[in-house]
Amino acid sequence: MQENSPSDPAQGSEVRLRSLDAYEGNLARRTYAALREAILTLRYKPGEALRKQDICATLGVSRSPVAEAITRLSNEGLVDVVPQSGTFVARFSMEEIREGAFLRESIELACAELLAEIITDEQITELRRNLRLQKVMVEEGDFAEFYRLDGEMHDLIIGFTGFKQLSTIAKTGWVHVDRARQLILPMPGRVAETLQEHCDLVDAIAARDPQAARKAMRAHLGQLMKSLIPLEKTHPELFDPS
Amino acid sequence: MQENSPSDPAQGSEVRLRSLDAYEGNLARRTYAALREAILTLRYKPGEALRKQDICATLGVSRSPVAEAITRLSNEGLVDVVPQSGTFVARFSMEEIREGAFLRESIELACAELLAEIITDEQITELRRNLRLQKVMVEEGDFAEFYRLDGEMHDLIIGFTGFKQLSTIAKTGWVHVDRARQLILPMPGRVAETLQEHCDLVDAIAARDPQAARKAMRAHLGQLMKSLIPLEKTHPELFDPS
DNA sequence: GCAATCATACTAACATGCTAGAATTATCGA
DNA sequence: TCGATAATTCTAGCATGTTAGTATGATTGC
Repeated sequence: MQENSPSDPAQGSEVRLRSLDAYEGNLARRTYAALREAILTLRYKPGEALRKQDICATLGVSRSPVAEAITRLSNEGLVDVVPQSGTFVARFSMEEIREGAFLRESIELACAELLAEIITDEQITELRRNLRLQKVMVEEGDFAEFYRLDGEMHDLIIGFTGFKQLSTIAKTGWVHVDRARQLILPMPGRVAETLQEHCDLVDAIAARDPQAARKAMRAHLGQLMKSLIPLEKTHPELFDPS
Repeated sequence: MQENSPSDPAQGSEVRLRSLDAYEGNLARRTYAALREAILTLRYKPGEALRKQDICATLGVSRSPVAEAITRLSNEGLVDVVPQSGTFVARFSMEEIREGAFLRESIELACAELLAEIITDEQITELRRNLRLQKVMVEEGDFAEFYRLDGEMHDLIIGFTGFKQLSTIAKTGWVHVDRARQLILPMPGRVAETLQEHCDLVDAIAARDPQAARKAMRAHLGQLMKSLIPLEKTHPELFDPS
């Protein structure tokens, strides 16, 4: 398995982890962030072994922060730690993806419902501003920025409730969905549909109609889940044997 | 602040942490469990400093597992770590309690709604069995066991959806509520009401009526939240200055 | 007596040494 | 040639040394 030249044995891992300066916090937190990003963007493949030594060398830190980072990733279910053996990037599990989607749906349904009752005009303006930007990105074909705005909109909706930790928890439950979403190629038609769903959702919230907001949010998240189901057949090697 | 006799300086902490044999997993995980239990049961008071050395000595482990445990507690928001200074048991925050309650309500509403559609007869039987035991405990005045059964019932409801991690996440969000609940003295009248709410909830699920299940769950959790609000005034010293 | 400064005693964070156990490879026996 | 066994080389987990920064208490100057 000697894939790299002897003079540059770490070549494979160097390109996968961003420098720690890109993140903030103590070393352990930054290491965690760097590893998490690499796993979520599939630069580390599901099932792959995580070599601590390489990570230490690449990031230029000792084993302590790396160990702590891996413990946190393990708690999130992004890596599987086998005692006295090794650490592996978790494979996809449709069960976990469904579960993450259910959690996120639970939270966002509740938020949308609540928000339809308490949202301020300024907050509606901010949502509509985000929507206009989304529209521009769809027209320009900038899918990456569209997805960023997509995430931002969901964050706004959760954040407008006034709860500060909720977004973090929602994201934690969402990690498996986020990772799986990397496998879906952005299809222009689907993106336009997604934009329409976002518009419907914001309209329902702006109309201060809790039930309509719930319905729109459920429809929106349901569509995403629908697009994830086929992955288990198209990429079986990335999934848990189940 | 020399509260203990010089010959037994660790007396105060020894009684607060259970032996690690009571838990399972590696040392770090067991240390985490022991500390978490002590904090949730208020054996460690909000605002109190957590002395790693004492913990190490009491549990008979080195600083590594203790440090990892504290990191996890910090992620949950049960302790506040001040870099290069100290670690303190987090004070209560009504904001966090509200947030935890909202999260739990979001999840359990969704579970109750889903369960009303997919629950099996065997699962209904198990819920009713739990209810009968609750009734006995109310009659016998065994409040501790009643609360245990209460928690078990909520776990059952979440678990019956088939999602395996959801209960853990719900509990994590619930920690602040759980800790605050320790301050509420069990009032016979309130316990009977709680039991009735549980009955209504199970009835609605057994009747396979999603909307009624949602309503019953919301009413139940709303009652608990109502009983927590006054704590900020009755125990101001345990709360965040806000 | 009181405020400002300095020394001391803490802490978290990080680096690194060590050990037991698992997996893999190499060696040996038939 | 093939299977079993032994040695090597991995790993996670734990213990501990080190460092930089904070808080506290003593000391000094006024």
